[in-house]
Amino acid sequence: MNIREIAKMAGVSPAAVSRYLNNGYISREKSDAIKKVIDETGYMPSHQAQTLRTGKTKLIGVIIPRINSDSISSVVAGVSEVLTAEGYQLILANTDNDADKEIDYLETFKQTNVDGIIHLGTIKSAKHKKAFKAVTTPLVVLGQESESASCIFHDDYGASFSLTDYVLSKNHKHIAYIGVTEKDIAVGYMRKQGFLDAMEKAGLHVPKNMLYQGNFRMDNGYSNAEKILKDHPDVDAIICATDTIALGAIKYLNEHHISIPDQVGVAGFGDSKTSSVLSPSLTTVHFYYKECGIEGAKLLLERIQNENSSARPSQAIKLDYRIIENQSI
Amino acid sequence: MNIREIAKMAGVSPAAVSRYLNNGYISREKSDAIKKVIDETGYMPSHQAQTLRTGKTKLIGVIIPRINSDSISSVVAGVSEVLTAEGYQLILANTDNDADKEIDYLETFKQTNVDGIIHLGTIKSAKHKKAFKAVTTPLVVLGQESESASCIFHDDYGASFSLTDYVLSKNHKHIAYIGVTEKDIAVGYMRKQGFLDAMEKAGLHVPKNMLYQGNFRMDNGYSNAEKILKDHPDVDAIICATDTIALGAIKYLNEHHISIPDQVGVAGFGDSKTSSVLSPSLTTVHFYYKECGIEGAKLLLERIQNENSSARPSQAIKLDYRIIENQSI
DNA sequence: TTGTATGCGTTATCAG
DNA sequence: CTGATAACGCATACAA
Repeated sequence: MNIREIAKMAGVSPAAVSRYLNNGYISREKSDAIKKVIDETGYMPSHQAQTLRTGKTKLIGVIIPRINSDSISSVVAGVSEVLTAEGYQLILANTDNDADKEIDYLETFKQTNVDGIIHLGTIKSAKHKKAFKAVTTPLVVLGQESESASCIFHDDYGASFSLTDYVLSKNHKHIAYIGVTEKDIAVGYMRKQGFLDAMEKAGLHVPKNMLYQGNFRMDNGYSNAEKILKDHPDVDAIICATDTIALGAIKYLNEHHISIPDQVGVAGFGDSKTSSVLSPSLTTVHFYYKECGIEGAKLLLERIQNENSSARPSQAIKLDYRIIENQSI
Repeated sequence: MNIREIAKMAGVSPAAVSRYLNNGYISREKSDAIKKVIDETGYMPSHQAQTLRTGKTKLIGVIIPRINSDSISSVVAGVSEVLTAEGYQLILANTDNDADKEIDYLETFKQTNVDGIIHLGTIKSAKHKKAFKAVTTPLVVLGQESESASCIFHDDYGASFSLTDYVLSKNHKHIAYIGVTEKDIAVGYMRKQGFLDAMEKAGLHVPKNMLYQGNFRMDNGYSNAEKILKDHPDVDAIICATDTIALGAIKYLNEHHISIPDQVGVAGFGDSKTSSVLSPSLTTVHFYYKECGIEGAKLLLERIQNENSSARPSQAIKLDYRIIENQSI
């Protein structure tokens, strides 16, 4: 069933049908005839042919480091909400934390000719910067500051600084930190730096051996909590770069009957669903993940629509945060 | 940069380049010349034109009720793993638990001409059955038994029966149940029925007012736990249709200093990441979500490749489960 | 307002 | 093995 058959059935030209479907530059009479035929046949124009002709795919590529994460799925939910309402479809590219795959997907998207790309940023290597700079498709980076593209990110540094301040105010002084690779600027570097600077400001020196590091999973928190308690029996709080890591630390503490927060306090980042369920509930930081997705999608739409405008100053938007004062500190 | 330019530069015909890219039915000499030009120019054939010509989009539509869920994202991770390895891309369609949107997306996918559809099933209305029966695209249903399509699902009934048996064996006798709508056959009906039958077998009658119901979120568990304790002060265990619901119940119990499992035991389904972190850890059921995604994707691939074979007996595969005996019971 | 004709970039057919 | 050519289904410039 194609546009020509419809045209024949309605007694008009294919161009008329096309116009009916698009601009609507057509007389009432023919319009009615076409409508009737389309209703009867259930005809739908071939997306593929439209795409070849117009160069627009109505497809948006979304690159994410993993799918199974509270924060990431919230961002994607926000993105999805805005873009599907505008008739776009999302192609999900899951890199499984393999940074090289990001570049592969970028290539794939170039070929698929997506109309825009949303990139949930993680690490930034030189290779990445180069690859992303070479992209001509409208691109918005989420969760990381980027100088080469429009981006929306969280105030990771400020959040970490405030959270540390809060922990200190609750009379924890020997604080260990479990982070992730600093190649992840937002989660790895900024959160660690906020912690260090807040400690510094309080006149507390943090020795290097109070800083631990690992992956994004629970076992990072679990195994490093074990190390921390072995290395530093006097530790009275652990700040973890994510709630998931904090969950691992809590698991270790629970299993070894170390009471939270009396013996050791724990704090995380992300305000995951779970944090409020735990007993004691987890002190954490709320970031506006869904809003990040929503705003990112709007920004992308704007860039797609003004693609012709040669002047394209990329925007950078920093989102706020909120400390969730629960019982684990 | 298109195939004709490449052909001209390599001194061959467009057809030769096309063959080079596909069957490779070409002489060594020309092949080398073409390879050289392609390497130099970085030419990539237009996916859109290929798609128009061949009718294959290399796109798979994935319909899910929500993205922000442990179990669903695990299934999608499995699907993604298999299909991206085969050069397919996933279009994610998030219905936000709006069953009508499933039908809309089905329509959209028809238009986008996806090569296959994965449907994480939820409820089955007559309208749904009709819509899904009318689909000619290869389709695999995951998480629900389906008579009209190939499907992979979990043994929800058996799991619930076993779990209830286990709870009973731990000397809980006054057990309340918090479920979800029975329109969701797998999670709503089967799990409830397994519970009821196991109770029956133990000679315990379950009065209707021990059966509660709500949505898929934590607040269902929270508010119904409250009701349960008001209505039935003698209750000594609550079985919840999902871990998320169980988390809500636990939250209520913790907040009201009702000890788990001494006063009230709690059990869930899904073996979510969180379940092992809680203290006491949550007794639950492990389902093979990722495996479900992997097997589902393989099944879909098979159906896509044998699309011509007129005989297409749809398969139904029931997956196993495993009771996770933790401390909350 | 309408219809004709052309081309988007590729692949399949068919004759060499 | 190779190349010319005709589709795939649509949207648009242009002529009417």
